[in-house]
Formats: sequence, structure tokens, C-alpha cells
Amino acid sequence: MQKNKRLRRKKSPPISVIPANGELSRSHTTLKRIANQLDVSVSTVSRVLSGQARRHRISPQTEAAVSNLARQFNFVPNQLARGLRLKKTLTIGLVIPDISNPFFAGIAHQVALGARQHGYSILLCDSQEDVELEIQSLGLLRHRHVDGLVICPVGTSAKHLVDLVQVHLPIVLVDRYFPDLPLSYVGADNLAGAAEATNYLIANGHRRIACLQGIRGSSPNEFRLRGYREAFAKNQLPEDPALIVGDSFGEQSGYIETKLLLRARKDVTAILAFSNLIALGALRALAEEKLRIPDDISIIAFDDQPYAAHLATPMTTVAQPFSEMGEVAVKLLFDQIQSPQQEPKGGILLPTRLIVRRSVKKL
Amino acid sequence: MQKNKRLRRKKSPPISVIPANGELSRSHTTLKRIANQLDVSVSTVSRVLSGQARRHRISPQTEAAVSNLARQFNFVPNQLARGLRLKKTLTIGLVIPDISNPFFAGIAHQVALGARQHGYSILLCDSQEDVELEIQSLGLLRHRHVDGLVICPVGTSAKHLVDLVQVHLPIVLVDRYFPDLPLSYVGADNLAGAAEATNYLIANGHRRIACLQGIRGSSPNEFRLRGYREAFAKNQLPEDPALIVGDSFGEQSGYIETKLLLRARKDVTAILAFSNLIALGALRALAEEKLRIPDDISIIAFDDQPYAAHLATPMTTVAQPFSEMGEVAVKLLFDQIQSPQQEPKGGILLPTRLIVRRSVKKL
DNA sequence: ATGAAAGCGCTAACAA
DNA sequence: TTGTTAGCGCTTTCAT
Repeated sequence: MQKNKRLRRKKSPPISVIPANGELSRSHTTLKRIANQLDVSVSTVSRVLSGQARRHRISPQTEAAVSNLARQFNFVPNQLARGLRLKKTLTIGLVIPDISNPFFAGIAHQVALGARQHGYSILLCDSQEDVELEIQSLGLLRHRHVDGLVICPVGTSAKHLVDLVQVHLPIVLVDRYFPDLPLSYVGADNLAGAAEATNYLIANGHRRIACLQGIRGSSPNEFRLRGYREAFAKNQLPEDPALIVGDSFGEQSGYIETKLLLRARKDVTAILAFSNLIALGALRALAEEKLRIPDDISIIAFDDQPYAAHLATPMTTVAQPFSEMGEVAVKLLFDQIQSPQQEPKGGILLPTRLIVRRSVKKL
Repeated sequence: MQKNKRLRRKKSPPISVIPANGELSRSHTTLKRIANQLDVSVSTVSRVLSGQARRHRISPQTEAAVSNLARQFNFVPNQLARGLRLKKTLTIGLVIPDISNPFFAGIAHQVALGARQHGYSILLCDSQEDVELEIQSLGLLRHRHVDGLVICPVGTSAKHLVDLVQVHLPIVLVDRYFPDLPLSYVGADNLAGAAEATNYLIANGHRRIACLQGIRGSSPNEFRLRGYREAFAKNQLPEDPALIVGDSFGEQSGYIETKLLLRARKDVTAILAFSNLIALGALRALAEEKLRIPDDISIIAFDDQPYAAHLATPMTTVAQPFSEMGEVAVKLLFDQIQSPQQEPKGGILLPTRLIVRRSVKKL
């Protein structure tokens, strides 16, 4: 019953807000309409409305008349026509593997803000961590003639991206990238971040440290893995390949791999999770197995998030500067858009930060 | 040093992936180009490529030739030109107060999926919880001639939305809405959700229950407030207006109001937080004041999220079905897009779910 | 079975 | 100081 009374219909919505010539605001006003009304040419109207009145020495009266009428009619230029003519759409494409992942959402947020500041809109594509959909999205964005592209690639394949290199469209890759592609890139310094975390674990006496990987072959994963390994090497400790498991950045993977690991290897004393989602899965598995953090097992996770501090055991994390990543991405992109000839700046790695809380036990 | 060697430039990127006439794929292929090459008219090409060969009895040879060449040239229709001509852009606008808020990100995710399934793209605007930016975004989306709009309004003002009603653009409001506007709407049943939570608190012996509000006047807030009040009324309990505080859905607000409250009213036994962010702020304040949940104080929060179960005290929450909200929003929108005359379906309220964990103490 | 032509709304070179 | 014209790439009548 509550459902049905909520939205009352009105026969005629309030009139007060409509401009005098309400009727006209209904369908879109065009240059032509204004021109006809005023008995001038569309060029004149176009010139006035694009601020070129001065340059074309248009008479103050005409100018005033045009801009008044435009305001009255609530004129807005049709961006499609404009884009078609100018070959410039003031739109950038944003391709994200999963907008509901806070990490990517954070990046998207910054990109959206940055784009707006430059007067650009953003076309959002959620590739659902699926290369096929990523390819499809990229095609779609090209049909729509975006002026630039910010891509967080799924990362398992780059064939479609090399096509993109050909077309000289401004592009920046975020988070994941491909070493062989001459594309701008911004990401976290995953190698250093993982090394720092692993070192911290080692310094606390841990030796059998499980590594819960994300997508193998993706650049963040490979660099984190290298960081993990280098830490072992630097400390002249042997690493155990059997402790490096997993193949997805998702929660499921964290859960399953942890379960499996716990069954096979009772001697593991610590876990390094390569994403917040993986950590979440691990947490769930650990809870089920009634293992206590950090008493029974220690854990460090990539990606800090607001609740990390309030967990049963506040979690030590490797924070990635996702806001900065978004900002830098926008900057790199507009650098390219504004000077198209320019070679890509190359990759920029932003430092990670180890946030020590209480999920690591000193052995 | 690591920074600079990451991205190697190549003089000429691999050629293998480019179609035979690689040169042509560089700039966009047009109907005209294909027509010229084949010595047929653009109309013919257009017809073939839009699947109208049959209807126009185009010879199989011509048809084959055209579609082959199109494939070879990697032809894709210019959506701007198409949109201009057809007055249909296959684009929907999505306006979100803050894409980095998991609640909205979840909605956006579903909307993005749904839109793709219908062959639509989405233009994303992040209004930053700012009505001015919301207005600006809406204008922008109209210039771009979107075919429909999904809006999570900031909720403090509706003037600009009544303008929108005029233009007969398919629209659906999500989460927040305005009772006087004849627009489709989908949201959670906030009244019932808040009532259920409050009842639960009362049933557990709580009487002095603080209510940490969000934006006053916004529909979710008002209905939650009503739910809270009705629960008191139904139980024939007096409510204490001094315990109803706050004016934003943000983390700051949760923190500050909790601090203030704790100082003023030592007798509060429970908190009902109107958003996940508010709850987060409350958690922080509580931790600072060294109050333990639920021993010293109980809490229930709106918006469930994955970490809720792993908090120091697993939190009892009122889960909102954000995925369903996104799905329904898409459905409502395409209902309108497909049958434009039709009156809006009115509002749809999806049930919330009280997820009982351990943040409420039985007194 | 195919083509010519107009036009969506805008801008810009050229004219006057 | 302003107008005329052409054209961006596409669809769609109207012809033939």
C-alpha cells in the first residue's frame, strides 16, 4: 500500500519554472531557429554564440539580440553536430574491469573529476574483468570518436591494444600495463610495495609466507611477485614455490586458495594477499577454520580501505594511491590530447605505503 | 631507475595485427570510401551495412562485395553522424553523487551492465553530492542528446528536475526522489528497513537510541526517520528529539556527531547509523573514546558491505539491494525508451534486509 | 536493384 | 559587419 501512493501524478507539472517561451524549450533550439527569428544568418549566430563576435566585428546590437534570444530559448549547441564537424567530441572513454571494486571506483572518481575540469565528459565501460568485453568496449568507444582513452586493462591480453597504438589516439593505461606497448602508463610501484611488505614479514620472523596471487601475467601481479621474491633473495632465504598460489584478484580465489593452503600446509605462518578482495576471501576462510589473526597466522593485504582499521584484527596493508593514480592518468591523457605529436611520457610509478596495524605477529 | 626502463619505445609497432590495407584502418573508414572503392553509391553501402539488403533487393554480388570490403576496412559507423541523423544516440546518462561510494558504485555497475545488454553506452557524471554540479551535469547530458537518464539525485533540491519532466526524456530516479515529480523511481523501502532495525533494538531492551541522520529532507533520510519514529510509536515509547542528530551521509558527520553525542549524553545505549559512511565515522569515534561494541554501546548501520562480518564486532546492518536497484532502474528506463508515450510506472520500493550479527547487546 | 539528393546542426573558408 | 557555401558521415525519401 505504501508502494502505490508514493508518486502522485500531476496532470500539468508546475509552470513557474519554464521560461516564457516554454514551448520552445521542449524540443531543442538550433542555430537556425535563432537565425530565422532574428533574420540573420546562422553563421552570425554561430559566431556570437561561440564568442567570436569580436573577431568578426559583429555589431553590438546583433550580438546582444542573438545572445538574448539564445538565453531565452535556452539554447545549447548540439554536441553531436559539433563533434561531427570539429572531429572532436570532448569525451574520453574510461574502461574499468569492475566499477564496484573500490579500488577502481576510486580511480574512476578522480578521472571523472579531472575530465570535468577540462570540460570533458566520460563514457564509462565496465569490462567485467573480461578481455572480450574489453575489446568490445574499446571498439564501441572508437565508434563514438572519443578524444582519448583511460584504460585499466584486464591484463591477460594485449593484442587489441596494439591496434590502438596504430590509430594515434591519446591513451593512458592505469594499474596494469604491457611492457612492449609504447603507451603512457600510471600505476603503483608494486615491486617495491610487495618487497616492503615481505621484508616486514621476514623481519618479524616469518619464513613460510604464502603468496595469494592475482591474475598471473598481469603486470601488477608479476611485479608484486618479483617484490616478494626479491625480499627472500635479499634476506638470503629460500622461497617455497608451493606457497605461491591463486590466479585471480577476486574474493573467491582468496577464499579457496586459503582453504586449500591451510589443508596442505599447516606450517604457513603468514599470508601476503595481492588484493583487498583476496584478503576478504582469506579472512572468511580463516574465520571458518577458526584461525586467529595474528596469533595463529599473520596477514598483509594489498589495497588499504577504510574498514581495515576496524577489523577484528586491524589489518596491516600496502596502500595504493588510487586517487593519485586517477589524477596522474588524467594529466597524462590531457598532455597527449593537447600536444598530439608528442611521444608518450612512458610509465609513472607511484609509491605504495605500508600501513602497519596489528595483523602481523612477531615470532 | 626502475621508473625509466619500464616502457620501451619501439620505432615501428608490430605490423602483423593490421589488416592488409593497414593504412586505411588508421583514420576512420566511411561509407563513402567503401562506395568509391566499389563504384556504387553510398546509399547502397548504407543499406547493405544496416542489414537492409534484402528489403531493397540488392544483388547478392553487391552485397557480398560491400560487406567484405567493410570487414576488410574494419568499418564502423560513425555514431555521431548516426546520432545526428537518427536523433537517437544509444547513450544513457548516469548521474551519481559519488562513484567511489560502494553503494553507488554497485548501482552504477548494474546500470552499466544493463545498458550494454541493450546496446547502450553510458555517460557518467559524478556530481560530488553537489546540486550545482548535478544541474551542470544534467545540462551537459542533454547537450549530448542522451536517450535517457538514470539519476541518483543529491536530493536537496528538485527545481532542475522539474525542467526535465517537461522535455519528455525517459528518466528514472534511484535511491532519492521527490514525491511531487511524476518520474519513475526505484529505491529501498527505507521506512520498513529503519522500522525493523529500530524494533530490533527496542526488542533488545534499548530505549535511548541515537539516530545518526544523513541529508535532511532527502527521501531516504525522511523515510528512515519515519521508520525510526514509527517503531517508537508502535512500542508506545517516547522518543527523544535530542538523540536525532547529523545532516550528511558522510564519514565526517558520523564521527563528529558521535563525539558530540557521547559527550552530551552518557545514557545512550544504541546508535542507528543511516549510512555505511556514517557508521564508519561512528566506529572511529567510538574507538577513540574507548567504548566497546556492543558492551558499552550497540550499533546498527544502513548499507551492508563485505567487511561488516569481519569487524572487531561483526556489525548488524540493514542491507539495501543495490544490485537489484540498478537492475530495476535499467528496466524502468528501457520501458520508457521503448514506449515513449507511456506514463512513468511510479515508484518501486525494494525490501531491505536486516542482517543480524553481533553489534547489538541484549540489555 | 541502385542512385541522387536532401538534411540532421554545426563550423569555417571565402566573399562581399 | 554579415552572408553564402560546403561539408562532417549518415539515413532516407523519391526516382529510375
